[in-house]
Amino acid sequence: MQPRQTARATIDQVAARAGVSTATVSRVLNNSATVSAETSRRVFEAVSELNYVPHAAARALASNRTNTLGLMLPNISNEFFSPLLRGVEAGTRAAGYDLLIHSTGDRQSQDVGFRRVFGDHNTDGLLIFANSVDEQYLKWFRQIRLPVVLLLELSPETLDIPSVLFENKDGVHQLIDHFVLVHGCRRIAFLRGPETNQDSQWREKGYRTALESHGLPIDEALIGVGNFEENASYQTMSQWIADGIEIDAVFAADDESAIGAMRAITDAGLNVPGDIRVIGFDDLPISRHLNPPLTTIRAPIAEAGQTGSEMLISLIRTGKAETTLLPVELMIRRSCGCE
Amino acid sequence: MQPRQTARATIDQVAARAGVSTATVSRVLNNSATVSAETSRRVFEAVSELNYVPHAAARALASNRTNTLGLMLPNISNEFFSPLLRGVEAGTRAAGYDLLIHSTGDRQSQDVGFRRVFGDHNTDGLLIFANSVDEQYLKWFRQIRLPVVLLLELSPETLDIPSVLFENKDGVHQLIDHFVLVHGCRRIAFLRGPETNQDSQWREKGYRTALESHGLPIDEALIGVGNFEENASYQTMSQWIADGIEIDAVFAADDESAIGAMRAITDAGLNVPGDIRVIGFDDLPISRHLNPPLTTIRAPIAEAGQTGSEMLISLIRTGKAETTLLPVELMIRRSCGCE
DNA sequence: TTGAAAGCGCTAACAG
DNA sequence: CTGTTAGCGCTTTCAA
Repeated sequence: MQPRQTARATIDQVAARAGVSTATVSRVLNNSATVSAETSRRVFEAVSELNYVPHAAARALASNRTNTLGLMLPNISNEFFSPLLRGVEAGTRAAGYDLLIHSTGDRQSQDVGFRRVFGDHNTDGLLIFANSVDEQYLKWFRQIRLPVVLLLELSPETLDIPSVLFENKDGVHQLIDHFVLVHGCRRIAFLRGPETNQDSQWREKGYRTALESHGLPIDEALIGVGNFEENASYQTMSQWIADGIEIDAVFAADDESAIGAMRAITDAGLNVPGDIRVIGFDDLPISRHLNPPLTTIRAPIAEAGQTGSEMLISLIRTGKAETTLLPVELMIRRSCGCE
Repeated sequence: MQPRQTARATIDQVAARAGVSTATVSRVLNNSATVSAETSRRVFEAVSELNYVPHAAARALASNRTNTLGLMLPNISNEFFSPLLRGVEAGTRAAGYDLLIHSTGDRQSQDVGFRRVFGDHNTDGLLIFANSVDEQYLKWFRQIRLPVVLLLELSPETLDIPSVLFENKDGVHQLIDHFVLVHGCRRIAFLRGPETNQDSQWREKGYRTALESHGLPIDEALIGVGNFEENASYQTMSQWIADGIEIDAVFAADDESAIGAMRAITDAGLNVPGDIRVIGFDDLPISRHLNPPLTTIRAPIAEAGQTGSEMLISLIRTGKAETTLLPVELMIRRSCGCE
């Protein structure tokens, strides 16, 4: 594993060619102090002639700044991820930072190697997606004063880390209002997500308070496992139908479980939305192509990424950043009975 | 923009605590020379007590190795992207490298800042996705001896850069064979992709040679613009129908244009596959949810990412890597008339 | 098997 | 406005 040969110009060569000191070259390139126009011109000339590009590592070592943001994700697979990254990239690049990506896989595999990657070394700060990092690491990051912003996850109380969140509860209220006020539903079932998932928790709370606000009773028999999975919700929905439980509408905690529910209804020989209305949450790219197209809540994922990176940069630069709630949008399509 | 305080242990502190020299600590941590078991133990102890994590930039500066791979993408938005990144990440991490991501946006915006990001500084090598980098930069990378692997793009002849490609032509042959041999089609239309896109070019070549191999004539009236877009192909397909052109089946150069074609057929009051059969290419996540589910070719995207990163690492370590062709798989569903 | 010491290429005081 | 110089934290000869 021999080191690559470096056929590359250094700051000294640029300085020599321009007839100035390395400090001046540095000043010109970083715009960190006023330099005479003529000197500056000569430096740029030398830079371009030599094809000079500063060495990032040397810079980082000397300045204690990497100009790089880290993004930690639980696993890089779901459809959620592409828009998120687009947003993060946009915010990151607009501010002149680079982006280092690290997927943590399952939590079990977080080890020392994991620290190496992001431990205050390769990055000036970390953007951490929900469920990708254990609290113990968050504490460690705090200890070494590594700026951190949480994405779609609330901070552990004791740490008070700024985060970007969706207005889940508000979104659910919009959905339930729509079911109740527009379609006159009364028996609205809920397919909940994983118990540990915060989004799911908020959505369940929203479901309960929304029903209450309409004076509807909460029937625990109408709350079942969806687990953010097509299959799990298929099972639950099929069981409900088999049990002959009366249901006007189903609110699935995410679009994947909505898909499962729709499939179960159809497979049972019933019709969506004729017999049972269905709504989801997330607005996956697939959702508008379903049959019928799924009414759901669109969460501005790309925006979350961008806002998160902007917050992180602010945190790095000023030490301040405020937790942000992003509004969600009701996408009315046909699975709820509209149109 | 003041530098962060670093409440962090350095190699000197570890050395002091373990009662050895910094060189020895380095040797233990890098496993770069034999060290007595006892000494080694003491070093690890000190490392763990001090919570020591090596400083990546210092390491890079001293060793001229960053342990980081760069990935360049044209834009981070399509559905293609998530599995690709998953694969790249897997290959990268398995070898102990980090991953730096950079989307180049449209080619116009490639400038000096762009060089800064990847110019042989932050990364030991580059994985470059099709259409994200101009040839001039490829030349420059060659000049500074930065290892590069191309993803889904053939190298400019003069540079001879190793690349990962799909067996596009073979895939097309499978599709056309299926149309001709299984469904007895004779008038098969083709919706081509963007002219500059290499995948599209290969697919068109495949279309032509496949027809020929079955002794079918190539009717240029049956070749139209799909542009890898839903709308463009909708237009073309609608026009064909309006013109009363006789068509048994449509081969769309990608799934998006297949979607457009299916919509056009349906909107014209015709049936897929009853009146016109449709097949696509790519197997997007959406495709199996379409109505009817789309018969298409699945390209192993994640595998391409993983293979690419493995090749790049081999290139970095040994200086060698061979261009790889990845096989594709025919996904038979209902839009071709099967089942 | 270990230590001493010379850089890696750059930034940031400090001086002038 | 510009130059000198001392590191940043680590790896890697060279000696021992």
